[in-house]
Amino acid sequence: MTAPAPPVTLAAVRYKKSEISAAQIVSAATRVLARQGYARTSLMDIAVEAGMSKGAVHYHYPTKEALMGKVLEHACDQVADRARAAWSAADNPFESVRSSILVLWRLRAQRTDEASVVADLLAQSLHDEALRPALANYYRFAATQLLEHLTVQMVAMGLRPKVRAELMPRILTGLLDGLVMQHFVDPDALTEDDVVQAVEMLAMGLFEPQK
Amino acid sequence: MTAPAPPVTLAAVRYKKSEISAAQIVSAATRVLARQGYARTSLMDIAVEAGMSKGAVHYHYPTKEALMGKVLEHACDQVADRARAAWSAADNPFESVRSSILVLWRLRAQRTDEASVVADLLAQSLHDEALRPALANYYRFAATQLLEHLTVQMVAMGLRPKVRAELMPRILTGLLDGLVMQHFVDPDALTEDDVVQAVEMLAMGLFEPQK
Amino acid sequence: MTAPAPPVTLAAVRYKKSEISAAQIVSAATRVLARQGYARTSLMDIAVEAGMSKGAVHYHYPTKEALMGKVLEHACDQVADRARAAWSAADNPFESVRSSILVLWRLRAQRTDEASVVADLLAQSLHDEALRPALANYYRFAATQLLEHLTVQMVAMGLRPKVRAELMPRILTGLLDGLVMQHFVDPDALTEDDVVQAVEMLAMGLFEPQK
Amino acid sequence: MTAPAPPVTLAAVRYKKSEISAAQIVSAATRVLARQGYARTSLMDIAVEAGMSKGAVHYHYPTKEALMGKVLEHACDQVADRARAAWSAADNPFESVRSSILVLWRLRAQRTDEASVVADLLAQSLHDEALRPALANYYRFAATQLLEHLTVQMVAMGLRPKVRAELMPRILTGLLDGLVMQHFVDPDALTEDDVVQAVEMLAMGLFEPQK
DNA sequence: TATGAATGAGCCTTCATTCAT
DNA sequence: AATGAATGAAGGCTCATTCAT
Repeated sequence: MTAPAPPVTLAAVRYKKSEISAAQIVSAATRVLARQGYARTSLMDIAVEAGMSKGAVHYHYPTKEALMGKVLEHACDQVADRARAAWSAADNPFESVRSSILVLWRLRAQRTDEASVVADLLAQSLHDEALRPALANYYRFAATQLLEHLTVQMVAMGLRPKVRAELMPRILTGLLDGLVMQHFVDPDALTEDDVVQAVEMLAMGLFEPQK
Repeated sequence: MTAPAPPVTLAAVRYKKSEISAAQIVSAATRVLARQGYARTSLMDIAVEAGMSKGAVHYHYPTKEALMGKVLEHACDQVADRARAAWSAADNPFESVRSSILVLWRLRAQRTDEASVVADLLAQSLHDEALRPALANYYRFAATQLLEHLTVQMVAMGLRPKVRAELMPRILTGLLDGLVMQHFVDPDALTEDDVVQAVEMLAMGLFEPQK
Repeated sequence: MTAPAPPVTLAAVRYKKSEISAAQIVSAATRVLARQGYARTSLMDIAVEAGMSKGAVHYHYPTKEALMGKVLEHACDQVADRARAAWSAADNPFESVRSSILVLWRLRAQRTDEASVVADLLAQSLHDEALRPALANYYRFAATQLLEHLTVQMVAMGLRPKVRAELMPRILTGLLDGLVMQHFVDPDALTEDDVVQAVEMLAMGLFEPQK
Repeated sequence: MTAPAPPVTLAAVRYKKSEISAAQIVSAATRVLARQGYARTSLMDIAVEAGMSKGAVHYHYPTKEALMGKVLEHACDQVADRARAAWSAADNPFESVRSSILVLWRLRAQRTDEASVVADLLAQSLHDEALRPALANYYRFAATQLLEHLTVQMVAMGLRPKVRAELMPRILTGLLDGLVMQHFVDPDALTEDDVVQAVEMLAMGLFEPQK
């Protein structure tokens, strides 16, 4: 006769189940938030999308704010991850920069759920301090990442930055973020080519030939 | 012989009174909205700030949406007006461009009530189509204005644009808008000088010496 | 130079104007009430239908209740008037009774504005005592009228009533009123012929051959 | 061997609780509606009468309309049930018919809460289509029931109907409904005996001696 | 771990009424 | 005689949150 399965397993399973549910809620919340926006999203909407009861949502996240925090964090991570993939290696540095810019733009312009959520909660953060750290972190990370990759490419092109290093990616990110809002409100104002051209010019302006 | 007293009829007085009240409501709404954000602003808050009853607010603006529309319109106008003042004449075109950029930046970074409202409703517009036309109009106007003034200065500096004319102001505006969000979330990331430098570089990149 | 028009005239005009406006309001209220029902009718609706301001309605009728009272009174009068016309003379008493019943039925089934109002306010009167006198009066009048005309015809047919006189018209009216509600809720349940047949049978049952 | 205890699961208990609450709300609504009428009844009144919060009422019935629908349905059922009891067996068919008519009349004249509600919502149904099906159903049922019982008695009395079968109960119901309104508005106009006499005469008129 | 029931504060809106003009 | 402005009390409804189970 074999011994009964160790209780450790049960506990582990339960633990896992909880984690899975929590993740499902965050993912459901992301979808709903992207669809309806913060102001129009209720916990009920999220519970329904997650296929759970309202009570379950509160079990995992005690307040709406807490959930939103997690959602934002997760969305930032996702966007950052996807941005990281933009900088895949390429032989030609010119081509590499251009295609990377294009990817970064599309990441914003195509409005994935996560990008929408970041934009939406960014606005909320104007009046909800609790959301700001996650966003600051996001920008910081995006800057770092951009810095690492872009500098490498530019140096490979025989250029060196004219501004202090940390500033450069902030500027590029800012330009992309600013343009995407205009693009959304008035899609005819900017084509994809316009954006790439603009960012390239800015990038060029930020570097100068290496002595 | 003197002209007769202006015909201030009763109707005119009443009409004026209504207009004043309506304007007071918009101005109160702007203040509250800037302070609390769209999602946390109720018509009650606005009524209290305006020193009126909730009923009075609804008398002048039948729905919250209608009021928000007017508030946005008004805020856009205000911001545009203030931006117009940024381009005061100056002898030295270099100095003029630099100081204008500074004004445009401060207009955003100082977060006047109107600028806050525009930023907030811009995010709302992601999920509320009714708000978009006013914003599109705002951007269009801002672009036109920037175009007129900046081009004059740059040409005076012996430069000419490298991109199609309508695109240039969109890019500059986008950069400023994008940077201000980062500045807000993480004020230490960017100094005023950083921004001016960035915008100048972008501006320079967008022009080339005249043949 | 002729003397100015006597002020009596002006007063008369003004007086008349007031009366006309008051009547317009009642007539507008009747239309709106018939269309929307008591519970869904606001004074604003009535004012708009009457082409006046809300204030004007209150000028003529201090409260909503007061106006409803007048509306009910007027509607009752109108219905009674139309019912009176039902009893136009006819040579053949059999034919006369039948055609009169038909008219009385159609008066109800066709749902003129006035008939709708009476039905609607009748229900309101269950919880609003102020409305009852007008309705009691209406029924009393209808009974009297029916009594006068019907009895004449029946006697001409060599019949005399088996129940006390005042009761008979109450019964006939009751039957018609009751049937019309069923007809409204479920139009297929009763044809016009059904109704006429029913009322005739009832009428016959209420009379017996004169000795 | 005894059967096992019934599986009163937690879910079952909760489900039952919900059902009870829902029923309490309908019953409270019936009382309030009978007392105040549709137009003057708010969900707050109902919640207070039910000893619950407004939120609880909305939890069980999402809108006022939905609740009213259920209330009407329930009231119709109750009235129909009570009417069914009117036709208890009796040896003497004459006596049976008379006493049944009396019961049917009193059901209306005594204004039980349910009867009031049916009358009130009947009027509302003039302007609210959603209420009509329940009422049509009610009339249809009342007609069927009357038909079954009355015909039996009349045939036992050696009589047979002169009109098509489905029509007869409609006519009797209509008469009773119509008379009760007059009775309510002007109680002195009709005595109980008057009504019984009237209905009997009508009933007699609708039948003829069997060949 | 998860649910269903219930709460209560708050929201947008409607509306009869008042009042200065 | 009539109007437009303003009020304030409800009204129906939403929603984050609590809690027993």
